[in-house]
Amino acid sequence: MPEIAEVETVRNTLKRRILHKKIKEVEVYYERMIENNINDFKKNLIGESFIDIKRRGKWLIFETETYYLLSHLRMEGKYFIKDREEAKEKHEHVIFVFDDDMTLRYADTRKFGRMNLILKQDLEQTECIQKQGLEPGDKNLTAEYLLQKFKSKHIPIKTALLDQTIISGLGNIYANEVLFYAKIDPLKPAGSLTKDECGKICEGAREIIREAIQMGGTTIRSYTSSLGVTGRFQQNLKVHKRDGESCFVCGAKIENIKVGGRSTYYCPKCQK
DNA sequence: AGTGCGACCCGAACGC
DNA sequence: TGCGTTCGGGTCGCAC
Repeated sequence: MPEIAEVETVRNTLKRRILHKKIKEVEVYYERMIENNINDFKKNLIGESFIDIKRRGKWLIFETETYYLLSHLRMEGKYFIKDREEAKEKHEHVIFVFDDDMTLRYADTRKFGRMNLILKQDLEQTECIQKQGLEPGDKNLTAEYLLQKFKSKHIPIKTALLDQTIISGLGNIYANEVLFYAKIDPLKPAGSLTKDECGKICEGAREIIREAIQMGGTTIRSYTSSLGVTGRFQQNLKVHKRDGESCFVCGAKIENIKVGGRSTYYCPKCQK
């Protein structure tokens, strides 16, 4: 499922393929995916071209002359580039047709992804963008920042790491990995973390995301006709989905528990 | 205000 | 090529 590194990889790859092509048609097969009025959405995009693709947290931001198209892949969203001739597949919900008859297709089995077309000047007031916290690579993401954000929070640190208003872009996988890196018990209340622990979280988020983006970049090159994103960072996972296996550091059995309803993997010996 | 939980989805995994 | 049930996962909205 797309996490920040995969979103970043999709961004980089799409940038090389779809910029400056004029949109001549927009097909929407699942209307609830679009936050806007469907007719406005289509009408406003037709005639525009994507001139850049940015990212904020897990949001992809397609820029045109007048608008930003915000796109969130949630768990299973994928973009494909195909010839117009190719038949529509079951889970392709939005298709952008360019004037060279290539298409950009958004596919999403779970239909959880969302798109929102906004005027460029409204970006900073748009709620989903406005409330994003600091990016893992932001130099302002410091132990002091986290200490301040976690202060008075009684929720488990694992849950706090999934809060996009604190650090933006971390999903379940990276939250698990970052806590293993920082050697922190996922159930520890966020407000009880020391400054050192917060520092470790900053460091872990920065390093793990940097590495994952690199691996995502490696994976995408193996795709020729499509941009389906699977990501190869799985190879680097230390705890996620490794329950019952041995910890690479101490050999103890990795455990799987539910924290805030989410699958949480950790080493009970390393993360105390 | 902070926190917890159901809803949104549907394919995969599971139970019998 | 068995079928019904459960689960997962990011985010929002609502209840407490």
